[in-house]
Amino acid sequence: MAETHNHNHGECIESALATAEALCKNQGQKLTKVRRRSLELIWQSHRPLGAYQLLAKLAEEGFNSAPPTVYRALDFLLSAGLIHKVESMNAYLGCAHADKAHKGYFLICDACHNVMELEYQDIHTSLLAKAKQHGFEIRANTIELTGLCAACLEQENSADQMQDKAN
Amino acid sequence: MAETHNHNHGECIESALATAEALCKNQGQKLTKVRRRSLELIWQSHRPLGAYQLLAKLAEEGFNSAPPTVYRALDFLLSAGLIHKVESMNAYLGCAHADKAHKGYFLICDACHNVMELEYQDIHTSLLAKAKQHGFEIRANTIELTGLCAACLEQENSADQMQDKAN
DNA sequence: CTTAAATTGTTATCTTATAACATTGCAAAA
DNA sequence: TTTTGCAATGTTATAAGATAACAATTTAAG
Repeated sequence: MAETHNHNHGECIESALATAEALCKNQGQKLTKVRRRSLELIWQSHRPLGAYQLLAKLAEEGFNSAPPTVYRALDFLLSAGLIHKVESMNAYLGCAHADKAHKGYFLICDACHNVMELEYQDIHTSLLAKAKQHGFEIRANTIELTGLCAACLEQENSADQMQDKAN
Repeated sequence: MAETHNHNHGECIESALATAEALCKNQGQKLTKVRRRSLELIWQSHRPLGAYQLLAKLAEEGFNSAPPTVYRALDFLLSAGLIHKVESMNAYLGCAHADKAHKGYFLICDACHNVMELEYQDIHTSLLAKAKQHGFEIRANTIELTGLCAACLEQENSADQMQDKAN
């Protein structure tokens, strides 16, 4: 699973946490235990994690397990830009570019539910321009594209071939 | 409110309903009372309407008022392409181009909560291409841009001027 | 008319999220 | 060092969004 992304996931989590520490320190924000552990757990899942899934994991570890605990942590991480919310899934995902300003979008696989975050500065620019034509000033965005990732497409194709042979 | 959109809203609802009738007839789908009335109520609000807001309105009119009623109507209207779901608001909006195939995106005003649906075939094409570079095949999309609409921007600016004078 | 399928009714429950207020911890001013 | 104030957390309750499962009814086709 982790290797779907062609990287060492352990390193990726470590670096995300290091970035988070640095970022918070810089801004005088406190990355408390729950917040830090929440971020880590979200990264460990490496696919969007629901608030209540996260809550369950925290509870296992002896953290307080009432909803506000997790939503506060999520709110903090969201506003610090350390995670994103995937609106179409009501789930939360570690942000891969928390350190630099970025405009991103998500490719969400319907089959394996993995999510890829891509940058899209050029597309953002066109969207801004289009919006401006209508007098609209964009301040935030949600771009979520669903479909099939490379791995799942391949599986589907080979499944189709099996099907063809059977007929 | 309705006039924000620079059109006669009564006409706009009528034409949406006429389109819906025609579309359903064409496809052998039944636009039953609840479905028709739901569509009409969604259009009348002219901004995204939550499922339970819709349910309340239906209940007032003597329709059955259990959640499945409204979610069934919404499911029908969604799959017929007569409405869209705005994921970032958990709310539903009449589709202005139900008759033709289209890829659209939403401009959502943070202040007045009005939503504009725009077309974006060219942007969709770039997104498809970008996704393909990663072996990803897009099948559906959610593009929701939030910010301030022309009217609310103007208000904000005049408010700022008031502020400046006060200082 | 009858029957099969689609639609609606009904009850219960699940998931996601927030309100409101009490308590604790921690860091800066006195 | 104490105090004081604010940020963070604890706690209880509930709001808001959505679906499961099964029963009853309507509708259109045979």
